[in-house]
Parts: sequence; C-alpha cells; structure tokens
Amino acid sequence: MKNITSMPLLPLEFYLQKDAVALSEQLLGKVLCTKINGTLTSGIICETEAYAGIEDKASHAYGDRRTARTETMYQEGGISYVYLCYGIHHLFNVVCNLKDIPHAVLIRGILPLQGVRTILERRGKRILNTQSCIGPGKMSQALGISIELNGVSLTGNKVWIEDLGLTPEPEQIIVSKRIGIDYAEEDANLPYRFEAFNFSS
DNA sequence: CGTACGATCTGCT
DNA sequence: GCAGATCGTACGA
Repeated sequence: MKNITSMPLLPLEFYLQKDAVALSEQLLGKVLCTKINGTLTSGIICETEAYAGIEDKASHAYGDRRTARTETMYQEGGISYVYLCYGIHHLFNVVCNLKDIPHAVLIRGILPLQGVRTILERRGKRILNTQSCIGPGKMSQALGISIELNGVSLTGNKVWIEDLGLTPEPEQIIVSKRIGIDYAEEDANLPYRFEAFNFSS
C-alpha cells in the first residue's frame, strides 16, 4: 500500500491560483488518464495551448461571453471543459485558476502510455506511430473523451492527471503560436502553444 | 427561427 | 494541397 505522499494524482491545488499560460507549460510531462467503462487509458502530455480568459481573442470566453457552453470555464479550476468542434471532434481542456476567471488549457497531444490496445481500437488503427495521438481531436478520441466528461472533476475517477516525475528540459520546450485561430487577430500570434517530446525523471 | 462557422481530421489528388 | 464531413453554439432578425 502506497502512502499518501507517493500518490501521483495531481491535487486540486495544482490547478488553482495559476493562469492558463503557466499551467500549459507545467502540464508537459504529466500523465492524462481516463477510465471509461472500466477501461484505463493514459498518455504523457506533450502538446498544450493556453486560452487565457476574457482578454484573449482566441478564447470562447473572450469579451466575458458567459453562455451555457462557456459556463464550465468560469467554474473553479480542477475540472474539465469538453466541447464539440467542427461538429465532429470533442476537444478536451483543463480548467484552471479561480471561480469566475475563465482560463483553460487545451490538451493537444499525448504519447500513449497505458491501454494502447484500446487506444488503437478507438483510433481505428493497426499500429502506433508518433502522430497517432497528436492533435486535439485524435487525443480525445484515443482516451475516449466525449462531451459527457464536460465539467467533471479532475480529481475524480473518470479523468485525472498524474505526476510521475517526468519533466522536460526547459530549453527543449518548443513555444509557438496557437493553431487554427486565425480569427483572433493580433492574439493569434501570442506564444501560447507548448510542445515537449523528451522527458527526464 | 435562420444561418454562419468553428481551439480538426482524413482521404484523395 | 485541398475539399468534405457534420452539428452545436452564438447571435441577429
């Protein structure tokens, strides 16, 4: 039996008092896990994007647009924000910061860790390659994430994030502008996308 | 109520 | 490189 200090589960506090940009970087190397119908799948987070609240023209919450959909982002951090994109893809975000501050981090890619058989089935593939779970739609499909997980706690038993002690070297983190947000005008160029593919423990 | 469009992926050319 | 898929959300009439 492991003692409490060795629990890999990231605690609620990890998601609070922290903006989306900081969290985006800190999530690299963490392990995103889901348990869907009793099946565990997981992967190392290798690509993220920050959506930084009401001032960020790329965010659904830009201009303090508080609607039925964005309400999830306005809740206290430590929950998921899942929405349907292009009518097809369920994109998964980590809500952070405090209540009424709608910051979230889009998880854009993982390196598969557990449940690879299930991941391949969900993705409709025979073999794994480096791109299998890179891309927010592919990532969510791989982990079986759908709209049903919108607003659920990240310290519960459906979806959660673990810290196994893997960290990228700071100089190996690739920072660039976000993908697919040309409508965001000048904010489209903000350096809010983070990638890392080498981790050490 | 109508309509435009999107934090994307895939397969075909 | 590009079109098509596919539907909930947001917003204006």
